[in-house]
Amino acid sequence: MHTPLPRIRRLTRRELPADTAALARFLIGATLVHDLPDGRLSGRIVETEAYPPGDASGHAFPGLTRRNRSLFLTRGHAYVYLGYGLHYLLNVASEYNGIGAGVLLRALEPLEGIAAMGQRRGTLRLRDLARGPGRLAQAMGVDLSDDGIDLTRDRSLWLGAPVRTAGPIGCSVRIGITKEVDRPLRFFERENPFVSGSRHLNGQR
DNA sequence: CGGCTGATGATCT
DNA sequence: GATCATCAGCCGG
Repeated sequence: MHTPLPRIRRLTRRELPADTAALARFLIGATLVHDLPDGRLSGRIVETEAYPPGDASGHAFPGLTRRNRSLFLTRGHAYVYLGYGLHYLLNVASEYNGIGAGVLLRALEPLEGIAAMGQRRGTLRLRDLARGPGRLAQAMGVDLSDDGIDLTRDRSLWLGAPVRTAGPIGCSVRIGITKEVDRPLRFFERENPFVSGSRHLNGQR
């Protein structure tokens, strides 16, 4: 019923910048794919946040625990946790094995499986499918069972190369944190309607 | 549009 | 027992 997208090329680990902020910026425009028995869900990554090593707002800051262990894996692994008892949040671990850091995926522009995403989200509004990290995980069918998987190797949930070149990339402070609140570590595709956050934040370069 | 608030559970101290 | 990298719904301007 729709024109299929060109085959999406998988990203390899060596393509992923090790540096957390560089990875967050690199992932803008890349694709997140979830291949499920019922079909494919995919979207363009349009908003990310970096939580670099030693950042007091990062989940790895207190040191290695059972919950945050995936953040200490090498770059390209998934760190999924339950926030506020209600929403799953998906991160891509960054840096090297043993270093706790990652990139939070905050919003997607839906590409494939839009009807299925709508069912998972319980809404028909395209713009509300994956705008915000909790919505993103719900739309993409990501939950705790995906914690720790290798997004450069997994058959089901993986990262793909961009299907379309990203437009100008903006940068702002991060959303929803109470420590290190002034660091400009949030990245987004400017003027993309699927980006979350206030108009004020999204006007930043 | 901006601001507030309750819901809800895994994890850690 | 406290703490959340959130969301939806509701309110007022």
